[in-house]
Amino acid sequence: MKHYNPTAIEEKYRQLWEQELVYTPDMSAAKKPYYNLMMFPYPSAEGLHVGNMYAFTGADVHGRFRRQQGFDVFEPIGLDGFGIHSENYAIKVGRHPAEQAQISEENFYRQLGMIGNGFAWDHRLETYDQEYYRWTQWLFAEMFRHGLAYQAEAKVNWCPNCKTVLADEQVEDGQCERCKTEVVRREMTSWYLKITEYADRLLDNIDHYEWTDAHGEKHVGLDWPKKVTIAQKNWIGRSTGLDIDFAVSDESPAAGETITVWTKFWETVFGVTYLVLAPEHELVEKMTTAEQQAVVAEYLEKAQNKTEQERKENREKTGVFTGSYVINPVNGQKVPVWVADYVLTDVGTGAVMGVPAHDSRDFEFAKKYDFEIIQVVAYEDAEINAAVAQGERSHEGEGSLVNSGDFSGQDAWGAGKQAMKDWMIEQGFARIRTDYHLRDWLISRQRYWGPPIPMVFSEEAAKQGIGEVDGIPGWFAAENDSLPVVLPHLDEYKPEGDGTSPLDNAPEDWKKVQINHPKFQGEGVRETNVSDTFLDSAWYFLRYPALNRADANETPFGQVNEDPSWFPVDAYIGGAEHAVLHLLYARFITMVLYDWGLVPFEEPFPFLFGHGLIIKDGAKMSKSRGNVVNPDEYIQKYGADALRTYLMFLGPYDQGGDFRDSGMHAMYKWLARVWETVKSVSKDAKTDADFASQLHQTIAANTSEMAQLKYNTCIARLMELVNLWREGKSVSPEDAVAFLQLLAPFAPYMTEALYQDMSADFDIQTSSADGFTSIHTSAWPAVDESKIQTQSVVIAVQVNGKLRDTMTVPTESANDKAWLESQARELPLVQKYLEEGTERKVIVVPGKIVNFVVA
RNA sequence: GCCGGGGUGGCGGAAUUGGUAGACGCGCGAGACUUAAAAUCUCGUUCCUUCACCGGAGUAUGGGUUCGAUUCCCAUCCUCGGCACCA
Repeated sequence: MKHYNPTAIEEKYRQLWEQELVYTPDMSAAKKPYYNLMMFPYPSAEGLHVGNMYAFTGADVHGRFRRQQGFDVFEPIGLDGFGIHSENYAIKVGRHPAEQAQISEENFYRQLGMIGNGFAWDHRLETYDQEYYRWTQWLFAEMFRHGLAYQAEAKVNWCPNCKTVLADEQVEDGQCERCKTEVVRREMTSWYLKITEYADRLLDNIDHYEWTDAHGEKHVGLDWPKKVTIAQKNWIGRSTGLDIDFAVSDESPAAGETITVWTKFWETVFGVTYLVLAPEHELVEKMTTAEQQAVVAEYLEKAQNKTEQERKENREKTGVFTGSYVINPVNGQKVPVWVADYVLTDVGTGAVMGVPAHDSRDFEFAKKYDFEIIQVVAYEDAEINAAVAQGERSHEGEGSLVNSGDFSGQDAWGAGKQAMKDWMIEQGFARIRTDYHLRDWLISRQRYWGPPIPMVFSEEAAKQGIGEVDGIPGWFAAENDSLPVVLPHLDEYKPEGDGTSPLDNAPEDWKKVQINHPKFQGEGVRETNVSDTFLDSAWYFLRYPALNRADANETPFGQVNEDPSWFPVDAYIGGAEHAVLHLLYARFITMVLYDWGLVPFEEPFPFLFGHGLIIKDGAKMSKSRGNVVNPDEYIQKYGADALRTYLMFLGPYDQGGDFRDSGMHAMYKWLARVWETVKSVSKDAKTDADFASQLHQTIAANTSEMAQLKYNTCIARLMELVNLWREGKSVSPEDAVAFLQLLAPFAPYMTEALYQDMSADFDIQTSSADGFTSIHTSAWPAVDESKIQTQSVVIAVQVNGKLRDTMTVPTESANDKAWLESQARELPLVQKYLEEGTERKVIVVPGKIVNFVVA
């Protein structure tokens, strides 16, 4: 083919690659297995958008680079097609989710085929496939049997639009992560997974996990983007404080009870002038005196009806007096107990000690309701100290204790804090306790399109106090051989919004089950909630290698404990928006499986790369803005290679960038130019020395930067090389091939076509036995140091640090300081300055610069 | 409020451990080819001054360290992202 014609070559090589199994590693005999994984898409729209393509291309470029480096790269793809996003889309277009899934599946795979990724096509999975979700259900059942799944009635986040409950992680800014609807609090019974039991390990592994990468290099701590690890650390939110007991005073109706507060700032305990309980605190009712009954009841009612939004918007603190008092254990002071909704049940103990002098919220509350303000830390800054002393402001900071009994005079954050802690613990009214922000994972969804939670409930067994797991009467998990619990086809699948589940309308023969457990035999009814989509995706990477194995139906995972092992995932590439969702859940599930002895590693993704976001014309892509880029159009017009290369060029891969049609078009032109240039190579050509030099410098630089996924500069360097080439340099077919090999990860189709043509024209390639060797399995070029020209070096000549001239010197002289100085001195542009001023000093950096310091 | 990225030409973005700022690309300008346009090719393109050379300024702002700072330190401003009444 004479001219670059992407349409023709892309179709041809897509078929040939598939036929020749170029991207299908031998799963059971690979010598250097490399699991290159990208976050699988959820089909919740017409098709892939350019953001997906950006993610997948960058991941694929990495896989191709590793493949050329000799690794057996396994790059699977699938669809996260179960779940609320796909269901909502189906509702929107008015199709049944199962029907829409088939349509989406076909379309997504068609598009995924076009983008030129080296996918292992025979290892596809879809989370709604029964062969997949039977194992999702198995996982839930096993978690139940191991005491890691439980049911509880609690205030939960309810999305009125999606008509289901959500996990804490799926609430952003008080809004539903999917549909941005205001979330409301609602009391419901739901299933939870005990992720909190793993809080410490999830946190500690981030910095301390020991692992070895595919190159045999040892690492301590996850190799993850910093922002993602910080987000996880904050989300887990471990902090150590003190539980301090305040006894309820004798006059109170709750006399004899104790209220425990949790605080990190126990050194201010002598400054406590009141206590506040969260409205949901268990002792609120008991603490309320007869006179305060009406006021408190009204307040609780109001607090309960506040939405998240109202709580956010109206930050002014309100509260009411319970009528009761408690005794401050450190000094015997009697302090009033109030109820206020600025205290949250989920944090600490749901009860807070009020220290208005040293906490801004307490200060605000104290000013409003006129509590005493006692300074217990004195500050060096006189102005601040005076203001705090006069009750004009609060302050938190290092200082010395005052008004604090025997501790007065000591450091507030040093020895004094330590001593006070020891004393309180010794006295028996305080204990060290670690508090976490992380809550258990709420997994129930009152929706249709998901795996039914594989649980069966028997009223009869519950009455008798019998359950499969002690302490959870009435509940039995589906036996392994009865899985999957198939999601029945329902014509009426839409959520009701009243807290019931669409599966409540399933046929009786689906709902009624015979329980056949050693502990209990009899009738039961199925749980009708389905599980959260994020459970589907929390383990999918473990399933890919198992597909196509003879034992795929007997075991959820493949080659976890076998040789070669494809685990853990060598490179995981995806968006950072999953920091506290998918990436946390997947770690949790993997740790659980590790504890059960089913996988030999605790961390699924030791290396994670977070790609940036593609925007269009300076703004985030959205339908309402009308700036959504559909990759299909561009592939049709310019070919997948041009789109891929352009996407990788428009900015650093971890930062994303701005998509522009003009840049897209320019990249197409560049590839066409590359085509012409490579085609112009003649058989007997020898490579000019300066081109060879730059080629090998490019190989060296790109080998290092490809490994760091710095794609934009790699492409820039290839452009420079082509620019030099087009100045009329002579290039040998072998060196032209080396160039193509460097470009191959970005433009797989075009480089393959040129490589095959050159192979035929010049016979420069050793054919494999079956007659086809792809450029993508050819070796990444090696650097030949001897080709890099080092005869001369350019030395910068400065006067007072300002560049005045440069000189080209032979390399062997570049380290001769005295010679460099004398040469520089001869330069007319330098002499001018030397004559004008007084020379003070000369700095010579061998091989770099000569700098004259002149007064 | 706290934590984390960032602020470099008209634009997207380059610059090993402090050592020639602006690679590469877009856009723009001029030219070649063409009856003309498109496409393609060539040259130029940080700003100011200049016919040109030379020169001056310049990496958000102000200061500091240094022979030399986009890079290190201090302060300030702006911006994007995460978390947030976390006791």
